[in-house]
Amino acid sequence: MKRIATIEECCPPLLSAALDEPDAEVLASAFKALADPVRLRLLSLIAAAPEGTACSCDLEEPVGKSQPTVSHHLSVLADAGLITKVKVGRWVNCTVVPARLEQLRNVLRA
Amino acid sequence: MKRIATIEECCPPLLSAALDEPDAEVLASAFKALADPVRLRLLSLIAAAPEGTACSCDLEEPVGKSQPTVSHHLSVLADAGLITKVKVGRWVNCTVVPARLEQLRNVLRA
DNA sequence: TCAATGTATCGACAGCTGTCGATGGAGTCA
DNA sequence: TGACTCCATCGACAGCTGTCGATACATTGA
Repeated sequence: MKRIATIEECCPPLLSAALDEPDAEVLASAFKALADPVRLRLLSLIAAAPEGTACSCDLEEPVGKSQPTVSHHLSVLADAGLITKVKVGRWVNCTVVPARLEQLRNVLRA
Repeated sequence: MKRIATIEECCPPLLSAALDEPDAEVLASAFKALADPVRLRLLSLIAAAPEGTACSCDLEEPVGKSQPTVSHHLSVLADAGLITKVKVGRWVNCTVVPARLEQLRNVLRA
């Protein structure tokens, strides 16, 4: 659970001006979270779940990965601010953060 | 110079429905091209250049990487369809493809 | 033709990353 | 308390990736 890279504070649209190195690092780490097929499927599965929230245990079978692997990917998504993880009783509820996707969309704006 | 992944033919907005594995692979490879700070800087440098076009040789110094490394990254960007490379005489003109960024934006649409 | 220049490719290497089994912690329920 | 379940972490390993020096190719211009 590291800090969330603060894209909204750093990065103008990609094509509007030359990025400096620190901004490029922050942006790249955000896109890294989206650069894996398993994580993309997890994102869409969570979004498609009832109320946009899914339990981690219900995601292992659809993506066909082991429990540690799913846990790892969910942590990456959470660190990137793309989902939130809320512990409820003995399981964890994952919810997508649409605002975060919107921030990334703005960076790609022409 | 591999083929360009055809996002426009495959991928609905990420949050609209569960992605199947092949679509997730194509999408992930597209975001992989954006998941490196050097490549992001190259993209913005090219976009900021006069007429939106830059020679490869003018990019090495700003990003502070060797010629083979810059060549490698430019190939990755071109394979992802994010830039075009046109050989003119003894150098290569690189130009961003805004439509490609727009496609990726649509995938991130909420 | 020959030298100079811009690119691409090759080989190599370190570092990162995705993956899993094993293990341990935390919470629930009887 | 004790059994059970969900989850995170650890250790390990293979594969990918970014990087560079060396080299080869292609184009230009003398």
